[in-house]
Amino acid sequence: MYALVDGNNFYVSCERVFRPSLQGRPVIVLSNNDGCAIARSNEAKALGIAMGAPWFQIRQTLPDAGVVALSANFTLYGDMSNRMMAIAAGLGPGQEIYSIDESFIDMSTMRGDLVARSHRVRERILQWTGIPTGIGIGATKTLAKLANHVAKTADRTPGSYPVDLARVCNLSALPASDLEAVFAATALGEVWGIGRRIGAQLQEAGLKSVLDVVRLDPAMVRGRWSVVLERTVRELQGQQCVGFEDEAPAKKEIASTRSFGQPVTQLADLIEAVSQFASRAAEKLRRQESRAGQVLCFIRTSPFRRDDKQYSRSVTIPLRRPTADTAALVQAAVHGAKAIFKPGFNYAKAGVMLLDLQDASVEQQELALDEGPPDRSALMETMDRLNERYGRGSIALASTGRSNGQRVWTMKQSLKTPEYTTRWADVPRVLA
DNA sequence: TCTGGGGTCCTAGGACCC
DNA sequence: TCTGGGGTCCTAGGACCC
Repeated sequence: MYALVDGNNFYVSCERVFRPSLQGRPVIVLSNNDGCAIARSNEAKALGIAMGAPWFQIRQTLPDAGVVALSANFTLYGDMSNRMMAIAAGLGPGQEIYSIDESFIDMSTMRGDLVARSHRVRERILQWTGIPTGIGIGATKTLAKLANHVAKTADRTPGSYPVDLARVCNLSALPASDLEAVFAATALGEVWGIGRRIGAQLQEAGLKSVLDVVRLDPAMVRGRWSVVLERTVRELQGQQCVGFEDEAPAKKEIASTRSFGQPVTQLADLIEAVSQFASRAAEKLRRQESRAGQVLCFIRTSPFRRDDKQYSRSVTIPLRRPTADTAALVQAAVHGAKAIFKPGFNYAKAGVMLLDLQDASVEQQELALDEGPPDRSALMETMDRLNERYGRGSIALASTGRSNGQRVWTMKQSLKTPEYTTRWADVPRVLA
């Protein structure tokens, strides 16, 4: 038995905690570069603003709707997430943090009224953080996800589901006939694991609701579609196929990529950006105590600028030895950027990915035929500590270009709110 | 006329998630 | 003018082995 605790319109809810005047208004949070909508309040959804809709188009089509757009403030969301997760953990003995606003709680050993307990935890999250949540309970993670969808939809849209399923919904407590009614009232695209492509294929085969999917024969699904979809069907039927992970497993690849605030044409600027991305990725790499065996660097133009000549290339650089040294990783990434750069293009995006990750505690011994690389692990640790203490970027490699004046490649964030909970200068003041 | 059987590893691409 | 970032898993096909 699992519960899924999920923040409603999470980024928007975080912003509303500190700006109550945004309650009841259509609010959206924009991706980096203020590009497209990545979170929408219920009011914004009601206006028909789609997930991923470009902000400049929303502005054109809805000039008078009073839509409030905000630049993404991930520092704030991350901090609010930590607070929410800490309280949600009180719901049961095990917690798997699945994303910034979702965690699964293992309730398999719990007795008593799970719904009443969930309502209490939900109220506590709301009171202590200001974030409204929905809680779904089911026999498998896929069913808990579905229950969560029911809980949120019933809360937001009266008449969509029975009112007593709003906010907290336990599917495994429903009589069979009620469960079938819920399945029949839910579009199959709402199921965790059924995306656009597979959803369209299922509809083409004549299926419409979750109930149609639940009734499929898993063996047939495996033959006609895939083992992945088979697992989803089995999970919907109550058979656990997706494991519960208390502890987050180490990442197998780590990326840092960005779109630029304006087109970049010069190699020198690209080198700055790639140095910055490699440095950031290296920080993440050291935090999980891994080393990278390969570095991938890519650059590309914007496919949306139809009139521009297009170019997109990546290169993977194998490293002589796996490393977590920022200088070595930046060097490899810059080497790659130089190799694939071609003049005469408007570059819109670049990125660095660290691949072939391995645990730092495991080291392949070799014959000492050369001196080996200098050990700068103490320097890296000091760098990380300084940046943690005094803020990201306090100390950095010179090739990231900070002393060089203007970075032309940095992103646009013209609508950003303060870091209310993580910067002393930004802490809100309460006037008596 | 007629060309085996069984296996591993790697990569690219597709699909999904938030 | 203006379109995000960061992941995972699975499969097919090629290269290679004996």
